[in-house]
Parts: sequence; C-alpha cells; structure tokens
Amino acid sequence: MTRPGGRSARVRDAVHDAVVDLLVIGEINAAIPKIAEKAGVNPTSVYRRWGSREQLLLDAAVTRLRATSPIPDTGSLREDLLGWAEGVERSMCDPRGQILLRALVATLGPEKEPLEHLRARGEDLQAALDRATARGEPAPSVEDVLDFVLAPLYLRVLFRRPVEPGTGALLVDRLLSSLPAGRGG
Amino acid sequence: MTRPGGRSARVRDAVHDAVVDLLVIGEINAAIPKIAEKAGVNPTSVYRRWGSREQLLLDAAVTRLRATSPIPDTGSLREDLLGWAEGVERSMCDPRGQILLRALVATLGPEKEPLEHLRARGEDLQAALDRATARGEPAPSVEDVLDFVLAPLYLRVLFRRPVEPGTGALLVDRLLSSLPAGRGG
DNA sequence: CGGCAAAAGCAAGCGGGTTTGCTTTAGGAT
DNA sequence: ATCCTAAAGCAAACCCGCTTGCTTTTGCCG
Repeated sequence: MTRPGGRSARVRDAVHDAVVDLLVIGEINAAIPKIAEKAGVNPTSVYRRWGSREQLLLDAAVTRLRATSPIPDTGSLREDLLGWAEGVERSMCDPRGQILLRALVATLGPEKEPLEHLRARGEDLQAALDRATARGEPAPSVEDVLDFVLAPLYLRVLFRRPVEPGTGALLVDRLLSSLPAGRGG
Repeated sequence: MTRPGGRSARVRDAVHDAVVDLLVIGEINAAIPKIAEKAGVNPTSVYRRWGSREQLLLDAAVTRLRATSPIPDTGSLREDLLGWAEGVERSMCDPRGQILLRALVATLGPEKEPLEHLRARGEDLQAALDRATARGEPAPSVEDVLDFVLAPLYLRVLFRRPVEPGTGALLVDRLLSSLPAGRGG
C-alpha cells in the first residue's frame, strides 16, 4: 500500500465493513453502487480500486478472515491445537465468520492456486507441528489436521448444519488419538 | 412436472447443459441471456421458469449432483462405504462435479434448511448404516461419516487442493478403524 | 382428429450497473 | 509551509440485463 494510514485505508475499511454488513443481513446480491452507498463512498472509487464485485468480496473475505483464530504457542501440541480449533469454532459460530467463509468459497474460480488464505494457515500449522516434533511429541501431518479438524467444521458451516459447542475440541481429540494406533490404511 | 417428456424437458436439459458448460470453461459470471443463447433458447423462457440466475444455478447443481455416487447395497458396510466413497471421489475429480459442488455452495444463502441435496444423501447413508446394524456389524453415525469421509473430500475440492487417487478408501478406513469394536490398527 | 392449456418465442421499453474523462481532495515528500 | 501525485469524487453517457404484454408453438387428452 502506498498510503497505509490515510484516506485509502479509511475507504478500504469502510467498504469492507459495508460488504460484511450487507452479507450478514442477507443482501447477498448487493451490487457495487449499493455497497458504496452504505460505505459512504463514491461507486467510482470502488470500481477503480477493485474492478468487480467478485474481487471486492474475495479481498474482504481474505482480509477479514486473516485476523481470526491464530495458532497459540503453549508448549504443548494438544493445547496449541485446542486453542486454534476453539478459535475456528468460535469464528464459525459467528454470522460474520460464516458469511465470509461462504463468500470466500463462492468467489473462488477454477484457478489452480490453493488460495493464499489456506496456504498461510497451512504454514502456521506446519510451524506448530514442527515445534511439537522438536519437543519429541508425536505429531500428525498438516493434511491430517485439515482432514480431521478444519474440514468437518467448515463443512458444517457451508452446508448449514449446526456447530455444537465443543466440536473443535472433539475433533482435535479424534486427531490426536488416531496417532499412536497409526494413521492411514 | 406437467409435461415430463416433451419440450419442457428438452429446454430444461439444454439450459442445464449450457450452465454446466459455461461454468466449466470459466464463465462463472455468465448472465441469463448468455446461458440462453448457448442453450439455443429464448432468454424469456429462462426468466419465466427459473426467475433468477441464482435459482437456475441451484437447480442445475442439485439436479446434476443427484445422479452421482449412489450408495450400493453389498451386504457389507465396508464395501457399501468404499463403493460410495469411490463414487464421490471420482465425481470430485471431474471438473463438472467440482464446479457443480462449488456452485451449490455458492448459491446457498443464509437460509436455515440443511439443503435438500445433503438431506437426501444423509437419508441414504442412514439406510446403509441401519442395514449394517441389523446385520450386527458395528456402525458409525451419519455425522461421523460426513466428518471422516465427505468433509475432507469436499474441502479439497472447494479449496482447490488435489484429490489423490485412493483418498476415499483411505478416509473410509480411518472411519471404520475409529469404531469402538473395530480394529485399532 | 381437433381443441385446450401450458410453455416457449418475440419485441419493445425500462432501469440500473458500469465505464470514462475530468476535477477535487488529501497525504507524503522536499 | 509548499508542491506533487495518488486516490476519491462527480456527472454523463453507454451498455445490457431484466421485465412485460402479446403471439405462436407444442404436446397431452377427449
């Protein structure tokens, strides 16, 4: 960003807020003029900066989801994963988190990149797993963490099934108890 | 349907085909006039029947996904699940299956119904599990099948990660190994 | 075979989303 | 403090997706 703290940043945040607000109240199809109006911004500014509604949605989703559910460093893999999973679970119980995840998936085209958001999250996970390995703890692969914990949580949200409290912890337990017996078939 | 085998059916199929074709070649944002043109149909007919692009996408996705990956009845829960998972895996390797799943998720709004498609699929699963229970085999819950098998497969597709051959079978093995009476290895 | 009704086709008009050239503002640099 | 440029605001025109009243076709049924 050329002017991080100035008017650009204010406009960007205002537009992101407007997008999320409209999505949350069900205005899924709100077009750019409507978003701009809610943001108190000229539609032209939105067109010039983001180009299309799709790009704007993707940018808002990635930006806003990036801040949620970091992976803690507690000295125990179990605690790290539990803290992270709890954060994901909480985010997926929040209408904003739900709608952002949905927008993220919806705007993903047939491109081949695995998506910046998930890639960065995978690197964080890898770091936590490496810490565990360095401590001598048994650790699953990133793939397994995604399969056991993230996929079930995300699928509940994407298909509108309820996320019961404690789901994240349950899934982490499943993952970790699959370790000693050997994973995979 | 009032006229199942006549012109209505032809138009519906042509429009569904056009939708899928356009989605597959990356024309995610194709509007109704474009879809109608590719289908060789008057745009008005599409507006009158489906009302909106969103409804049309949802209808096409649900209709076309309904035919894929039925659950076999082999007399063994393991074989039933393996056959089904293989079908899902194959469907998720096909660009059409991928794009249809994506369209399905994308068009799901904040409504509360768990979605007809997944509900019907859940009932099929429950039937297979009931058969296993009646035979005295240990059986997981539908929830567990979705968590262990469907969620990882769907998430790979939705986030553009590769689906390795044999993933479905691996996931079914994991599920069955986690059962209380099952082998822990 | 012939009528009937549902669905498809047609055409014209409306509305709003998008584009574009220019002006104005504001934040960083000198 | 002043200049300078990137970004926002403005207005007008264009394009196109959508609506609507009507006509035409088609397939089911008596």
